[in-house]
Amino acid sequence: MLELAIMGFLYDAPLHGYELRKRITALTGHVRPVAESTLYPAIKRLEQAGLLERATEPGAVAAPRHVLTLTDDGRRELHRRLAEPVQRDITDENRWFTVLAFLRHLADPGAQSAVLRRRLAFLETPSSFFYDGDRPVRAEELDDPFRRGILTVARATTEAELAWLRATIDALDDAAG
Amino acid sequence: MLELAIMGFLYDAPLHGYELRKRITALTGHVRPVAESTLYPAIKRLEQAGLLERATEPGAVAAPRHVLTLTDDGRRELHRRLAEPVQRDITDENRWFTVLAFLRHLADPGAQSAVLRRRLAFLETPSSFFYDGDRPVRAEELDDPFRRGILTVARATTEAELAWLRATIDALDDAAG
DNA sequence: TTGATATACCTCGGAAGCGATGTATTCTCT
DNA sequence: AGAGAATACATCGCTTCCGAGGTATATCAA
Repeated sequence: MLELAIMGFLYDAPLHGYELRKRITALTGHVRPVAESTLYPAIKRLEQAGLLERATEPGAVAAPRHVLTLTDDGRRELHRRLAEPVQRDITDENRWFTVLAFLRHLADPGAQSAVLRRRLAFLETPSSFFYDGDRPVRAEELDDPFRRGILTVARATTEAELAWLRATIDALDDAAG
Repeated sequence: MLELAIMGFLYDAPLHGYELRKRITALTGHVRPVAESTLYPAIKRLEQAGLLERATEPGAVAAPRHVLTLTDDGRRELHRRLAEPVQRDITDENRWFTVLAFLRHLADPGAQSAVLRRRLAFLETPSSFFYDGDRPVRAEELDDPFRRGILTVARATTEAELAWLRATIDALDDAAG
């Protein structure tokens, strides 16, 4: 997920690590903060995999910067991860939001629509958080106010996302012809 | 998060690992599946920390079961983690839902209300996913339909949760007197 | 009788993440 | 002149998690 965000930001323009961190913090930091000790090893991993290159520049304000540029392999890898996300990127909201944040880099509306359809299929599959045996329990049946809250919030999220997904898939499919 | 779920389920009744896995899968499995190779080491960690005990029983159907029971220390630890969650348990929706799923074990309405207030404070803090410099960007301003989706869904979730939180906090504070 | 399925548990290697800590430089305020 | 904050990068040890694979028993259908 972090690697996806790094590649997604670098796709637009080369950045140095510190700036990258600020962008990632703005994107997901309030929900899931990114530690420097997570970011720098991730950059190193991507560099060793040949997905990005670093060039040292004198620091504009302080210490020297390592400006990171996505390689052609890196661009291909980003496209691959956006076009064929692993299932966890589809089901886990944090990961899914990261995919969405960069899905525009997948220029083809048909490919974008296909990714949204996977999320749609996941949300349309009946599922619950709580079961009485095999039977899913509805919010109204629960005595526990906290578990009721989980179901209430999840339902509101799902409904809003389904509406958005259906409208956006339609628009993309119109654009794809 | 996983440890919290294990302790939360065992708080009600002793269970063996396989049954525990089914319950955790029902709770969060569709969003974030739990691998056996994650569950069993977690059980071992909790056992070594003295938070649960295991007793071997002949298997009802197949291989022998290890029935897990929460110790007094385990009950205290669960209370501690529910009453004073780390900040990530408050901000990360997956973790927060796990806290909510077992918050009823914290018998005191005042303590429950205090935890909900922390989530309320987090949701009331203005934050966005996208910024133009320091200024948060609203959904309507975005050309990117995918980023617009993120903001649309996040807003619906936040509004539903705020309404539920305020109503539930009021009810708890009435109960606490 | 053979194979599939469900039950039930476990280990290993590696990936990924985090808190704590360290090292420099430059700018700004007092 | 000195302190503090911001910039900029990095390592270390630890925990958590996952995929792949392994072991064994019981049930049931072909």
